[in-house]
Amino acid sequence: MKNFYITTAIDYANGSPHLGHAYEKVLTDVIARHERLKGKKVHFLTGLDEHGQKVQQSARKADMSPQAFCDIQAEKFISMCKLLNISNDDYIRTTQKRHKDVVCTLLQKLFDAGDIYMAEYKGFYSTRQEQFLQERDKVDGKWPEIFGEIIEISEPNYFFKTSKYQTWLVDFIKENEDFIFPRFRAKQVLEFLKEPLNDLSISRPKERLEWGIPLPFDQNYVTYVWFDALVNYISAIGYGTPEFSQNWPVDYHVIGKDILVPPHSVYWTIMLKACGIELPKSLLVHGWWLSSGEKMSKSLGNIVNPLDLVEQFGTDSFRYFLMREMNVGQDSDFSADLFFTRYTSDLGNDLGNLVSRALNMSHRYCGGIVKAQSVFEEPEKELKELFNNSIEEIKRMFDGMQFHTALDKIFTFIRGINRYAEVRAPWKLAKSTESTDAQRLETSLAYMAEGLRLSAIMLASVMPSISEQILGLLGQSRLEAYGDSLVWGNTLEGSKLGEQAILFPRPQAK
RNA sequence: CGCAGGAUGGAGCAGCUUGGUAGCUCGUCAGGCUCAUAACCUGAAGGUCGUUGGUUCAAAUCCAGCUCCUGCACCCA
Repeated sequence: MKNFYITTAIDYANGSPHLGHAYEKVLTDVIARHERLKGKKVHFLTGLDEHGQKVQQSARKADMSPQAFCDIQAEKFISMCKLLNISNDDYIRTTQKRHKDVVCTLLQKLFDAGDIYMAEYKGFYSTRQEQFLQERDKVDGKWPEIFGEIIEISEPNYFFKTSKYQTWLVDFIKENEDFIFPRFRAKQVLEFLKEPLNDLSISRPKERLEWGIPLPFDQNYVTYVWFDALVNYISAIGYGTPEFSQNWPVDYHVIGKDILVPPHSVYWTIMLKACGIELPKSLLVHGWWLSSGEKMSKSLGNIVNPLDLVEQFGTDSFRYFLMREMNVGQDSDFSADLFFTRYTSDLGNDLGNLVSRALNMSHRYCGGIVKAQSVFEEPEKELKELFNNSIEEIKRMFDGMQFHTALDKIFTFIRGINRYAEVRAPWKLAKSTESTDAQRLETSLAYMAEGLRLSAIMLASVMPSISEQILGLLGQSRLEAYGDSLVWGNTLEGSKLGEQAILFPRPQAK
């Protein structure tokens, strides 16, 4: 059976990891983990885009070779993945041989098929910035000072016949409504495609850009940006080998809204089509984190460093916040206050405190052992029904990328357990001498434990470590796939509970 | 100009596809509880769902106009 294959966009080596990178990784990781828990075999790819002018420049500035520079950058991005507990199965770097080989294969294939041709590329070139300028770069009708000397040059370059596939692409997007998620994004693509498509310039002369993959049919040029970066999705899984079909077609390319049009929706789809490769099943397009309504960007300098929050509050708390707060596809505001509220209120007060009180009472009243669920009265019925009535919907929400509402629903259940504890009041039952109350006491603690077990499993894709920790405290050795484990039962009967634990410590009040 | 997204009690959001008593979290106020991370539970106050008009027995939800916010150069998820 084919694997569930999911990718993030690869990060550009000329930059440092920030919230945006972190979010995309976490989002993709949650989906990957969710699918694994559903029992699927998953292949999760992320990586680094290492070629290009910016990298070449940065490396020169730092007085090192581009490759050495990339190695340092790769280290940074990979350690962010580790910090965030990202479960990727592979990490591709575009300087790897396996990638370059596939890029060359595709280029040669399209060249042979006549889809790549040479033509004059005319434009204004800034020698200082080492880039072509556009009319829109002008300020008050003039090129700004920062570009230095501007010369008009005309040079031959290679082009890819994207225009040839425009009609096909429009039809394809119209016919495949699920190709782009959320759907409204497809409208933007179609809007873009109303204008005639220019053929894509895919090369740069080597004397200007040496840090790239040489064209197989003309060593004087290297390939430019998209023909390099996008190909990672197939080079990483062995395009051209028998293993390729184990993963391809990809189930989700998770990308930011900035690189939907035109790179993924237009260039990538056309490249695949032209090469006779099956198309991705879906592009999952997420929005941006804003800081009080403003985009977070390097130029604005308002980037929140995810590492800081992770260090202080833990990886899972951070992951929870990202998934709880962002409606996938929309933009969301980020603020430390918001984070703090979620952490304290949802995680600390509702969940953490519940674990703590449940364990404490179990030790105090039941010797730290989960007893039988021997009583079934109104409170038990209510709690069990709360679970049974929401579990299917929660699963559906996860499948439909509605993580924020799914988490809301899960925490409604967790609050339901707190309410149950209040109604049953085990601390009162413990004082009673009636034998039915003794049974109620045992049952109530068993119910709380069972509720927590189910909560932990439901939260597993978002908070893998916390989930495991809770299950451990409940005497479960490890996390099982959803299957039968996500059903109200009494699998915990006889389990020995762990010592009381503070899962989400309150930060010291200043 | 055009395109896209957004506008729902003090704050942040869900609901809008498939019209039918407006929901959640935080905050505020009052009460309860004492097992627990000054946590938990209950109740209350607070919204003419941006605006105008239309369709309908009925509209936050469908349709049209308008207003305001955000994005649509490079960088960037």
